[in-house]
Amino acid sequence: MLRLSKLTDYGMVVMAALADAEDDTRNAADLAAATGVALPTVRKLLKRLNRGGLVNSARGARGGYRLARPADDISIADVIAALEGPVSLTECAAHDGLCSMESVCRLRGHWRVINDAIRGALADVSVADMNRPAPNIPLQPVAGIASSPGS
Amino acid sequence: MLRLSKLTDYGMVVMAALADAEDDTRNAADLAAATGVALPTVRKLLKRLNRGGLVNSARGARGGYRLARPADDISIADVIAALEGPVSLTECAAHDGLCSMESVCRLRGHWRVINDAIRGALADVSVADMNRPAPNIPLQPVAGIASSPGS
DNA sequence: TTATTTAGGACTGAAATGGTCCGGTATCCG
DNA sequence: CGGATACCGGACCATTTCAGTCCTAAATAA
Repeated sequence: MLRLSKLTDYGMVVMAALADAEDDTRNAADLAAATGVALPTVRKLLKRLNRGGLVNSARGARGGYRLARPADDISIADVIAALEGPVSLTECAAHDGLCSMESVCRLRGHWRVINDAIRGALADVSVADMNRPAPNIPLQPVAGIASSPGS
Repeated sequence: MLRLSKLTDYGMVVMAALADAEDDTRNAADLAAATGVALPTVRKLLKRLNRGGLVNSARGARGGYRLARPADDISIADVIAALEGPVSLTECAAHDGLCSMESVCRLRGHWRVINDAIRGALADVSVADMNRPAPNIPLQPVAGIASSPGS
């Protein structure tokens, strides 16, 4: 179903919570309470987000996490990449030489294009966007895609 | 990594092979040979594609499969939907009431929009498109997305 | 009738996933 | 200084999902 993992989903929730108080440092327990996600899971997420460079961590008493950049500068694609690796619909779109049919497969080049399109769409939505309250009006830059002429 | 399943990947290959001879009926063994995908797997795929209404089947001697519609009218989104269910990045974008945080989650509406955008992008590419030989020139309707300013 | 070919479903082994926990280390504060 | 706080890295396990295979039944052509 082209679904992203539950962990990534929770990760977005945590990022949104962090974006709420962009300059405060919040610890894992705080965020767990704020989001309803289990504490150990929040910890795991924050570690990965930290490794991915999306949040900064501070150890010790009164330590915690905060966004490494303004929420406007962090895209959904960034979060996905940090939590489950870069977007790539098919194996062959990501790496060379893994598929035995690679040389004869006409599909491969197309997948790359589609890949880029989706990554682009996801890169156009920021964490700040996700945090806005009323999501019933389609986001402008993304909604345009569906209206293109094809198929 | 937002990957689609291997089965779906193979499914696209099989669909492309079927599109090669749009009006011929081809059996599973044929298609397995043409694509390099293992026969039992091809069978499984064809059954699902049949259930999804993308191919027509004929039983008995000289039976086999052929596309239910012109390859131009079958989109990648159709194939994905037939093989792994409709595109929905998150649980909450697909079904109501499964997430306990649903009522308070600001993200949900946004996911729906993003979902639709991606589904739209995938609906814009047909099996016939995938079957064209030279995929180094980006497909027009889709390529526009990636050029927008994101992250 | 017999050979062919799909339909439907059961089954298995392997891998990924979600979720938890622990020992270590850095930092703050009294 | 010493204790409490909080992150860091990694191991660990149960569960689910996934890919792939196989078998029996039903339908059709020759």
